[in-house]
Amino acid sequence: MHAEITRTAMALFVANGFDATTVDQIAAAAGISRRSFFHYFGSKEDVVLGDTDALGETVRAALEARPADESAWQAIRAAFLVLAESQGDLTEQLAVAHLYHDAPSLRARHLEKNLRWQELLAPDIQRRLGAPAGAAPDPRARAFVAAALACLDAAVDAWQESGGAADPAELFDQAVAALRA
Amino acid sequence: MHAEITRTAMALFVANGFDATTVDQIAAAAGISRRSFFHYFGSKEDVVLGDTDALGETVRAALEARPADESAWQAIRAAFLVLAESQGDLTEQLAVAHLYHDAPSLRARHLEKNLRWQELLAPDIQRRLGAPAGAAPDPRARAFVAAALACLDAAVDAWQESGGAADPAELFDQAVAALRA
DNA sequence: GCACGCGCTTGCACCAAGTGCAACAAACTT
DNA sequence: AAGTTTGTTGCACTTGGTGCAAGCGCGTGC
Repeated sequence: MHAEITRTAMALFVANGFDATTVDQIAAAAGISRRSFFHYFGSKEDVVLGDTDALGETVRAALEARPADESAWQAIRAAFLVLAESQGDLTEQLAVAHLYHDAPSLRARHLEKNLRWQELLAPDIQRRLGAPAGAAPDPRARAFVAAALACLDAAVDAWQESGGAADPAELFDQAVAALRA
Repeated sequence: MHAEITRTAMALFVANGFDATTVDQIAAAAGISRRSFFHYFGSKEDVVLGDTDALGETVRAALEARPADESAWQAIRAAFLVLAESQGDLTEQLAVAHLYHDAPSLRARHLEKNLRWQELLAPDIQRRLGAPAGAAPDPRARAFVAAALACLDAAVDAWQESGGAADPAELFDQAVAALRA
């Protein structure tokens, strides 16, 4: 059911745009009531964003599984690679990335997701930056994770604009190199 | 009038919280109609965020006024310093920063503001990263600006949590150093 | 077979943000 | 004095989102 609604909604989104598609239209097209839609999804944006909390946990687990002596950049790069694997359909991902361009509310939710990921990943990064275990939250770790996510977003964006031709990992590395030069 | 509404609304926000304060309450407290509120502000969030576009233009102007041979990090650091001057009341700034913590919609708008700033500042940074004038938009410049804004946000956040005691510029430098180490 | 409980679905009423439109009043111009 | 602008307002409407309670199918125990 969840998947069925998602499929129906995504078709409408790419056809009419995200903002121009109302929840009533989605519900009607999926053959359910408007109320039931909100039973499955907390908001319209959730259809596109999926379960970002679970994905964030996956990234966190991947990050913490990296060797303890690995540098922060190396570790977070490796952790981000699990995202490439977990994203299934390539053309669908391109469609999602395209929706972001003209849907402010969608971008906003995506950025909020990034904020939650920040809090999730910051503790491990803080350790890798040399802080003792159990130290107070350090703004430098937050800034680091936010910057890494910014590089990731820029890489994904450029990958989408290349139509899937460019290598996301390489784009990410280039972005990171620009910061550190 | 603009300022009058802002004062009234901010008082309600700090008293009841941002989400719990309705536009009707603000309008009633300010002695105007609900419709007139939306004549002055496009949204409830705009009351708190102020005119971010104008502020972004100020930063852009400051950035482009820096010497052409200055490095990207040096130039953007200097440009951000004009923000510290343009923010007037210190205690009010602390109150605003506090509102962010429990108002998701507010955070989201703030992040959208950052996105617009990204587009505003990226061209100049791209030049400073070595791209020829008139080149196609480079994701590295976008990533760079986003990372710089992340450092800025982290610095402001840490400054707010210190109660205004810490030096924002120093916090910013520390965040940048963590990225580049 | 039948009542009972459980979970999913739905309709309904409601709230709050935001927009478009037209009316209205006061001030200002010619 | 007539006309024009400008600010303000009321009203109706759209959309996202929530709370509540009724209904409905369905399997279980008696």
